Amino acid sequence: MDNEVVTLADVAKRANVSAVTVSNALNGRKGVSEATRKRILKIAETMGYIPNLSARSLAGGRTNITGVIVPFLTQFANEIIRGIYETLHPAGLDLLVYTTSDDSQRVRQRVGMLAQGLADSLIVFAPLREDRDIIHKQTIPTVVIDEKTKTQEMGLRCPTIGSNNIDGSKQIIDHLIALGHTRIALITGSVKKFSSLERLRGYKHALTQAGLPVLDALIKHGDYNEESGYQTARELLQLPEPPTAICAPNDIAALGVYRAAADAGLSIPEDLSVVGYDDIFAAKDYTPPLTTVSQSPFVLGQGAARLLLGLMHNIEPVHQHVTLPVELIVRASTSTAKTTLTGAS
Amino acid sequence: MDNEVVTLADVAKRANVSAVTVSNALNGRKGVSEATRKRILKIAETMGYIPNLSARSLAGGRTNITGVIVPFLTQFANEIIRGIYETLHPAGLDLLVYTTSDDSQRVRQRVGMLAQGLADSLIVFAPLREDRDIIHKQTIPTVVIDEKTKTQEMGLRCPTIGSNNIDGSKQIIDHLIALGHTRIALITGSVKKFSSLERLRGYKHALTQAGLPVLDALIKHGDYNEESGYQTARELLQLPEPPTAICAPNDIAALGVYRAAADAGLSIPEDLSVVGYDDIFAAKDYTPPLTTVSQSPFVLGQGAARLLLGLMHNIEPVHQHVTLPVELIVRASTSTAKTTLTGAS
DNA sequence: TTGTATGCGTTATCAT
DNA sequence: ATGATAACGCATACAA
Repeated sequence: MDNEVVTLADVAKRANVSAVTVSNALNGRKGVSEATRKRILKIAETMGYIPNLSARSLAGGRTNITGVIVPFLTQFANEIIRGIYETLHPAGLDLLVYTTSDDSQRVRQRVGMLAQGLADSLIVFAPLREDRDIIHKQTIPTVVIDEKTKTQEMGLRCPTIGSNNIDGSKQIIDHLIALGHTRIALITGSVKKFSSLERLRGYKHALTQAGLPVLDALIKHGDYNEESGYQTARELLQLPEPPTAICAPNDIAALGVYRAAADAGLSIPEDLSVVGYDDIFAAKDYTPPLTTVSQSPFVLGQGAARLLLGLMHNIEPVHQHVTLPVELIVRASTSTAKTTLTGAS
Repeated sequence: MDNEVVTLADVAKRANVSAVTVSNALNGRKGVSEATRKRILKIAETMGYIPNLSARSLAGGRTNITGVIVPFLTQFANEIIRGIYETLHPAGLDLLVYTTSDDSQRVRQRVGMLAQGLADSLIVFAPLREDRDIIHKQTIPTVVIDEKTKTQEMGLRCPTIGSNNIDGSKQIIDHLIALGHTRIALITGSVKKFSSLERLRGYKHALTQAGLPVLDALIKHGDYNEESGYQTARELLQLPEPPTAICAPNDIAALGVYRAAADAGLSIPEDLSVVGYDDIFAAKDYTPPLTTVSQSPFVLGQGAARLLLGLMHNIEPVHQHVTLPVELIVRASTSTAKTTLTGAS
């Protein structure tokens, strides 16, 4: 039957040569006469030979697989992957996508698995800070997305790419300040992430620069989902002196803030301004449409892939870190601050 | 250094047992006393052992990887993948996503690669008709998305899942007929795809049922991109008796139809009604917003994954084919047909 | 230019 | 309950 798997040896036997010669011929290595190469190619073709990736990998060969590690398959991550794919695919590289759920142990496991031969290059998105070591220790070409590192520090050596979180955060705060807000709350993302720290930095910087105090009570650590946005916003709105504006860690969490505001009988943006992050597709369809920061995940992915190709081809020194610009998208969820504000009952 | 890769043998030596025992212990196979198992687990943990997937695969073990084959990483495909992922991930399965560009040879190649051990199950999306044979011949659990097959036919044995293309197409035509259209053009997708044939069938059926003639001149074979939509629509609009409505194979191609209409000085929907397919995020933001058929790719992915899990667990006979319902979304790109219509100059 | 021998890390088979 | 041995299919190093 035709369910038989054809191996190098099979082709070799049929061609009256050794398996090595077949391997060399098929992989375009030198040491094979043009005549035999063509003959072998044809035979392999007709026999339906397909290389066994596992075997090739185990024997130390290339798999042409790029491992992609992402915490969650969100829409944002999907766009990044598309960007990576569009760039890597023409180069003949396939993607092996692993998700890790912000679980350090899982990250280490997956990175290890991939690096043991299954993949011969790696792109990691939004790693936890604690996973820096393992990632930057890889010997296969590796690029990290979203992390901004000082070269040489801690022996970090993978190129990194990210969008300008500090500036994104700063633009948000500047915008709110311009609208007259002085009590601006920030819900951070996971404190284990670089992006969260950077945005916090931008927040503080913008406030300080405007001569406004940085109030610890207005800084809450949250997460990237709706529920977290809701809970955190609730707490903020119950403060004796609640904020007049709340910045969520992403657009999903901003939805939770919307809900908390509704619960408290506050309308957006009259009583409370809300800002998100990412500018996901749905953000413009929120009620009211969400003011947010747009960072293009597709471009991020493309950039990462280009860095990787540079690494793999060992071209001249690759940029150690690329920062992409972000853009503040002002919509209807922010407006001038009320001059007088009484706490939610 | 810690860059050393730890293998089964390393763990075995450290634990004073054989590699086999370590393997058995780690994989929860029986034949290991509880005491030694715990001891081995701890040692493997501290040594940072990570199994080598390639080796495992080569030796005939499970990889817990589900191969996903999709022609292109479109937004639609991404949503399918998310659906698959959300269902398979809790089951401990990871995804290896391969794209194949509607290239039959590539499909065969990738399917073969995966089935040779790298993956131990398979989900194929929107295969070409000519690739039926290879796909349905797989010995590992395999599910096909978008193809509706008669069981037993041609020895097809993989469960399949798809949305109701015939009905989707029929709903479109019925809608247009109700608006008074009689000259309704259809741009089909690739004739190599099952979905195209099914939609064509729905189109013909709806027309016939309404007592309208099926005109070959109004049926054009196209592709899924904007340019194809543009070119095909151009041809249609240059007919001596042009259609009053055009159905595109998807929402992207519909954009091309919009452009062709603009070129011809026709406004939508006054002079020409246009219908898309898929209801991608952007469709509601087209000018005018696009009437289209919504099929949930996420649900499609979920369904496929569930079928797969059923296969893998060898539970009772799995449904051979699942058909998901579709929904016509009426927006502003369709309206009543003009009673008199003169060809575009 | 071609072939032989060896090993990659794991699992299955068959012992003990 | 545990271990020795032989595969799996390929690539590398070295020999002819």
